[in-house]
Amino acid sequence: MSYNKDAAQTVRALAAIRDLILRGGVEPGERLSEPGLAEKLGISRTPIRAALARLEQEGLLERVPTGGHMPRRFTLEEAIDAIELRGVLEGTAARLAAERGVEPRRMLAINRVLEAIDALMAPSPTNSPLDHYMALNAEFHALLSGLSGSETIEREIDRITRLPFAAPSAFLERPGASVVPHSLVLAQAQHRALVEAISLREGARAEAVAREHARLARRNLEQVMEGGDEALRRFPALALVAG
Amino acid sequence: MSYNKDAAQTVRALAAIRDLILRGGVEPGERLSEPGLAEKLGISRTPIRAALARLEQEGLLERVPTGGHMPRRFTLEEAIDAIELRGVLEGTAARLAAERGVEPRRMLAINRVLEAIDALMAPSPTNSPLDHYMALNAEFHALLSGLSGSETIEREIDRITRLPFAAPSAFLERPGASVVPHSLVLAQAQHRALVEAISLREGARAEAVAREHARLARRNLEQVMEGGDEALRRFPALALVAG
DNA sequence: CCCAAAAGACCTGTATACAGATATCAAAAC
DNA sequence: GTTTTGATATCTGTATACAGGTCTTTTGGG
Repeated sequence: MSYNKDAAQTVRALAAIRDLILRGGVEPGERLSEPGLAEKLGISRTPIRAALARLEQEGLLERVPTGGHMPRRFTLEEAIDAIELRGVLEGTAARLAAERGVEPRRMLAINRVLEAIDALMAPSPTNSPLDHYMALNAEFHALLSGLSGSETIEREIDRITRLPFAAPSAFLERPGASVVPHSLVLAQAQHRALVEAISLREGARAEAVAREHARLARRNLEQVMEGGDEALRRFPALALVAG
Repeated sequence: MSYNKDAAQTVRALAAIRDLILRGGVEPGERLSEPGLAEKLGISRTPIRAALARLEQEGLLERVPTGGHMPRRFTLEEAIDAIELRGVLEGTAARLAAERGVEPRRMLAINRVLEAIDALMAPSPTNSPLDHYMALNAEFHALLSGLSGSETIEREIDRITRLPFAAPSAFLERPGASVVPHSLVLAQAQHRALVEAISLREGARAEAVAREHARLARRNLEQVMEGGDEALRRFPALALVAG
């Protein structure tokens, strides 16, 4: 296991430490000790170090002035800005897609996702479809970010989306029984408007709708922030946002 | 020299390798050998490796599938998208600044830069003020990115700006004699409009002007790309953009 | 003269050793 | 009881060793 094999140890360390941070396995402000992680994960310090450096670039860690890394704590304002930024970036992807045109294949793919979400939201006796919705929603946003054909844009969206509270499906309210929450209905309407605007080459509309769509996520965050400890239990990513 | 001292070796390696890439010291596509760099810089492989990983995150390097790193080559389209993205991000910073308001101290600082640029552009017998202009222009853009008060936005602008061809002062035409090029006059007018819009809390205008301002950089790039080898000599950063 | 195969040089990814600096804790001084 | 100080344990940043792939070149065969 050397030379490449996709740097197996580093990848493993990266995933493990990221999970540790997101699942609240470490207190923000507490320095992550490299030997400690190395022993806990059964990996040597070198890949651990590489993973820490990368997580710092991702924004999940920050350097301790005196050396080493610690989990980054976000203010509510920063979290909101990250969501706003996602809206701006997705809006840009949508606008460019409208202006430059989209390969039919991609439009087909994203339309299929829209259909699938519609199907999911039709009244049905099946049990909570939220997990499925979240997956489809994530796929919709992934496809959207690719519609512009610009890898640069796609990369930036991917970056900001990696902040857990800025992800498209971050704080979806769990629906009571089999009732579809209003916000999901609204979200899907925005999805459709977005795709329609791109099809019609209406760049400004596409951009505006994408931004407004991100406002849903912001409202969800603000609402969830009210929830105190119970919300924190349902959404561990909240631990990153200082209350 | 250990524990911290700002990771002296890593910082040194980072700067040295970045310079090597930007000054065209390495051919794109040619793999950078860690032992080679280590010997050339007199630094061990560990800090070299850290620097390479970071430059990969910055987008200046890409991984070779079989292992290692090589300088990334950008297409013209990617370069254009990066500039467009800078416009979008600066536009967002400007809009948020207008919407949320700006501390007077910051407005004062950016206004001082505007005055300095005006002074520079007044007819004068002194020799080429371009270097000075570039410094002031960079400062203007740095201050602008901070006006929103959002560190998240600021970070992203900083990131995209680190791509040499997307930087605000990337491809300014060298003025003949002491004649101020038209594009600089136009740019400064846009600077003023931008700051005025923010002062008047006109968010949409501020955003639009910032985007249009980035178009100047795009035009400069496209123009310079015509220039062939001679342009490549004047702007080494062009080597990163495939012709 | 060209091509294939094998050997050797070289490289990456990982583990570990080491030195200097920092954090911690206990004992002593006030 | 509080604060200072010293000793110890621990950590980070750096260098280096090592194992297993990869690239290059040379050699042998056609």
